[in-house]
Amino acid sequence: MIDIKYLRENLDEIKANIEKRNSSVDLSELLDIDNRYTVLLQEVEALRAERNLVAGNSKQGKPTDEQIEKGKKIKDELAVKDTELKDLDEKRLSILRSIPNLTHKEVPEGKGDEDNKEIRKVGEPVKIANVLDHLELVKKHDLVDFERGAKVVGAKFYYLKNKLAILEQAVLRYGMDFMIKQGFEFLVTPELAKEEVLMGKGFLPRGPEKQVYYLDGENLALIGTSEITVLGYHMNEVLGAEDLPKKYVAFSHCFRTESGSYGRESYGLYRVHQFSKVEMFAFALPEQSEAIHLEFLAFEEKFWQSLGIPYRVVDCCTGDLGGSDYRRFDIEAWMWGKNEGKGGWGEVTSTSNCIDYQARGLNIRYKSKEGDRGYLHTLNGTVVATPRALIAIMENYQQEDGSIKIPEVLVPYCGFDKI
RNA sequence: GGAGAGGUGACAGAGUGGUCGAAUGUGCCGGACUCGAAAUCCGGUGUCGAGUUCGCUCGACCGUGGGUUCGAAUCCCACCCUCUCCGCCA
Repeated sequence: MIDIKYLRENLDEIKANIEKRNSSVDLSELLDIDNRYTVLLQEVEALRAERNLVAGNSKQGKPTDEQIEKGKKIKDELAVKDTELKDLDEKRLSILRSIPNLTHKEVPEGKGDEDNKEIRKVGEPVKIANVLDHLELVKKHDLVDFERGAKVVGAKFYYLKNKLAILEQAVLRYGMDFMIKQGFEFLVTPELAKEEVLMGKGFLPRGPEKQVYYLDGENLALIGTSEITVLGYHMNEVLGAEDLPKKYVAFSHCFRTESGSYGRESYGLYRVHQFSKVEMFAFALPEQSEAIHLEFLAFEEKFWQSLGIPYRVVDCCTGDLGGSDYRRFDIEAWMWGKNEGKGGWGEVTSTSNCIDYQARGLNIRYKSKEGDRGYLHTLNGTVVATPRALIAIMENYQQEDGSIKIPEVLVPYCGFDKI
């Protein structure tokens, strides 16, 4: 969440930013509540001071009847105001949480993903005769069972089978090794998290567009990304500035309800309820975050280049940024199945700098030996997520004879070189 | 899942209703001593919030949330977590 003090002092900027970000938050209501909160807080604190004074006087011995009477009166008054104060605080926080992060000055303005700015293209799609999309390929080689996925769980669940299941493990493991070599600390995280941690990430709580699966009767949800559990790893902690940045690579399965998505965009394995992901994450000092964000993008590009998949990098526009993003770059891989088989770009990674937005929500701070302190910056980035990576591999590596070549770097991990 | 013990500052560890934000020790920071270091001695050392004449003042925090009381680290209730034993188990 954003800093309420900053909001008070930069109202016009925040207002303009909310608009740019395709969001709508009633700031006048927030300011009204905030004012009332501040006034009430001072009243409550004054009452408490009085109460403490009265009680303190009694320490000399038995309190007089007069003191007890006065104390009782204060207690009653305090009870009413305390409740009101708590109520105002909750309202104020819930509005505050719905305000999107500040926006990096270079982020292109736009309404949706069609306005994202292409930064560069790398690699050339190889065109072959009779190109198949991934759904045709998996059918041909018996690599995915959607029907039984639906029977056992529901629509958009699936079983990976045979060599594709092995390829999945291979590309995930390759991704982990790739980042471990860069010195990232490797975490396999829990796949459930408490609601407070989810909210800190910027997920709206149980709103109308529920993005996560909640567990019945528990204050827990399945994670939509390991970003949540890695972020939560250091919640309510103060990290030494000399230990920063801390860089993690995490593996987890991810679960998303994907309510509201349909049609061609969710075709086949492209948008599913459960997937696997290798994710980078960094906790950094404010002055480090921008460079690390570019470094994350560079790692992602290096990884996808090593797989030999054509891609483009886009700078996400204001309207397409998530609530906690300050700036985001996506890598979109070439996929022949897009655009009715004519081919197109499909998002395979995403890296965001969230500056202090998430850290403030989850109370993650830094402290230096010199006495500097503050909320630290958080960054995340996908290394590889399956099955989307599998779509990109299958569709780009299919051969004239209908077989699928395995990218060279993955052959040692697979133990075979074609499907 | 059952039985028991326990959760206090960076750490260890006192504190069972009233000058307790919390003794003491360790650590850490500064100073003295020393050629330098160790040892010793002296002083300092939590976080967040509100106000401020920027000296401070006030409020909150002893696992979390409620309750009792004029007053709670201390009493009561619920929950969470840790440890020991038993059961179950990949």
